Amino acid sequence: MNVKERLREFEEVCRKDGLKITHQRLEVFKELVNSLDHPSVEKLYRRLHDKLPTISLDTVYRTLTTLEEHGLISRVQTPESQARFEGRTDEHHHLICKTCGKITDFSWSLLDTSSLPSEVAEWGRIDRKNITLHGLCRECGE
Amino acid sequence: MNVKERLREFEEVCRKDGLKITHQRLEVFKELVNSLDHPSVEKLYRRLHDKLPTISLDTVYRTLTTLEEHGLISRVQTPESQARFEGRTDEHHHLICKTCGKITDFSWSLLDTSSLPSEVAEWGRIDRKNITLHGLCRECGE
DNA sequence: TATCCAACAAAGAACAATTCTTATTTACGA
DNA sequence: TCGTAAATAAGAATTGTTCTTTGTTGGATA
Repeated sequence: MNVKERLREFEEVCRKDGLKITHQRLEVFKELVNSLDHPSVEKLYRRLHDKLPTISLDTVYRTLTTLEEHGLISRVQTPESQARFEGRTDEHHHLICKTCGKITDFSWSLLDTSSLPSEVAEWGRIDRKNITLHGLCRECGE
Repeated sequence: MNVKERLREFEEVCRKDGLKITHQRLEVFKELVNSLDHPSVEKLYRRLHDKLPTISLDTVYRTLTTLEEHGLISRVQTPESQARFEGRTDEHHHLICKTCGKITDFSWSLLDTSSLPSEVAEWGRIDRKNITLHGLCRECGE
């Protein structure tokens, strides 16, 4: 899905779920969709300052939470204390470098297509099947 | 590995890494190894109070961090703001219920044994291959 | 078993990330 | 265009965690 399609999706979800399409919401969404580095809230806030000098950090937090709740963006699980987000919502996985902290997307079709262990099926219903692998990236050595 | 073996491992690592085997350290380790519910620091602190009425919360935090750094315990990745720990360090995965927050261990041999996508091999070296699946457990309803 | 130093308790301050409060503004359906 | 509920900005408050300091304890080594 390209950016234009994502924006149409954004408007559609907002209309359907009764969310007002405010300037701030739209810009936060666009900025995140165009960010490929899984930014933290603080980082996104700094980037947005150019276009929206009066936007508050709280609004960025609130907006990201709202967009996540409505399935328009995703929260990435990291060992850091800061939350990190991404514009993608399709099935994919993450590599996190323990040294530089950089997050890289990857696909693993074998995993996406194979069924979960019966143990899991008995446990309940799974919503998300995101995998995070931790290690050391090439740039950070060995 | 049973509890007795874990205690031997604890002593060995402490000796090797120059960590003193203090009463507090030993009790924190034992309490966590015997806890199967991936407790938070606060929860572990409360449990330890019975045996060690004077232990401080700060010591529990410090000790858990130390034990994790030396590979004796693990930190569990959750969407909550509180850190949660577990005594196990062998390869296994987690199910987290979005309603009750309960964390359940599970195994997935397919994942443990199948080789990673080439994309990942090019990225760098993988240390941990832990999966966290989010969903709704049976007790919390359909 | 004497000695030394890492580890500890206590109590508070500091800290970082996030959320709440309040007053004001804005989107959007009537 | 108007009224209203939703969303916002600004800053205060909260939460979880770490740090600082001071005085104490108790493991480990010799």
